[in-house]
Amino acid sequence: MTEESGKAVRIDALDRKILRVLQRDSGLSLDAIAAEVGSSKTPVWNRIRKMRGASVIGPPTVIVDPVAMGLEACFFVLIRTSEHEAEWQRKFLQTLKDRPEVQEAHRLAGEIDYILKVRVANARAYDDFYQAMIAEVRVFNVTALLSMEEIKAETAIPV
Amino acid sequence: MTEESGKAVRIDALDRKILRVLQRDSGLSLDAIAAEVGSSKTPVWNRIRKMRGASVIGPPTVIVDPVAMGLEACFFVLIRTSEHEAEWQRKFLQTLKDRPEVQEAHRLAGEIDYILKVRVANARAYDDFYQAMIAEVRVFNVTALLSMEEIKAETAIPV
DNA sequence: TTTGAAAGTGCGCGGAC
DNA sequence: GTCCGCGCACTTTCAAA
Repeated sequence: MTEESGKAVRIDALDRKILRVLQRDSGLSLDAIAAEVGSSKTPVWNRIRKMRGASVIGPPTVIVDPVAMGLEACFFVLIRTSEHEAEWQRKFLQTLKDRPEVQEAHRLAGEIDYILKVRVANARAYDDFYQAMIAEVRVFNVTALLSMEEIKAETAIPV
Repeated sequence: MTEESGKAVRIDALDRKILRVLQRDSGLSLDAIAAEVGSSKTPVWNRIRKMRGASVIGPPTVIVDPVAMGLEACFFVLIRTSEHEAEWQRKFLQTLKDRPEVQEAHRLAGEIDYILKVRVANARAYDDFYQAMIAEVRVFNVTALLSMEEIKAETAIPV
């Protein structure tokens, strides 16, 4: 039988060290990781499997430079709505999930209901997105904040 | 001699296919990737090396579930400042880069000068961060938006 | 540019401690 | 639980087309 999945797991200090290394570079060999965290191959490998099974970590991935791919504009979109019915929300969430230019979407506490992070080629492409969105769902107020400079973009979390 | 690094590169349709696969799972074997994009081992490998050399893609990494690590609170912080001297900005940017709880930081166009995405254990931990930040640099106005629900969190960009 | 094959490396899994 | 060592699969290279 394989690993229990989705189970909560205890993460100890060694697990955290391993996660720090993996977040920096998941392409390192088990030996290299083991040396860095002061352990050895098998325990490191078992712990990585354990954390994968518990979905503490996802599959390895690579971060692609958006600018190199021509996505030079980044907007943060603040949304207020007057509609709070379940059906409206379901449709709105589906719209967000279907649109690949929406990199992040959060439902907020307070005056502003939602915030989105949207990555597009240029201002024109953002407007296309905006028009498509308001055509699908009714929103009360939308404010777009244009990023002039990406000061920091960290996928790693402090563990 | 090894690859030219930092050079701008032409990204064609096959490169894009490879990037899509790598963003989903960079742990696949070259054979598996090649099969999926309809090519074969060596060309795929050469293109990956080319894109790594040009920094189109970074090192492989792993996304860690913040909640599993006890980071259950996420804030978007909108900052307005009255200070725009170079020295103030240098210090402010350094503060942001030094703080691991700051996952993203952008300088904005318009009324709001900066937006941060901050991940912490709880509201108390956010206040610690907030107090530490305003102790270091003078800011005019700070609004914190608390995320109630992470609807979407995508590291992959549409290529 | 792609194909195919050859060699070296590292993974993933046995076992013993 | 951690350490050792083997077999196999994989990456990475280098010919040739």
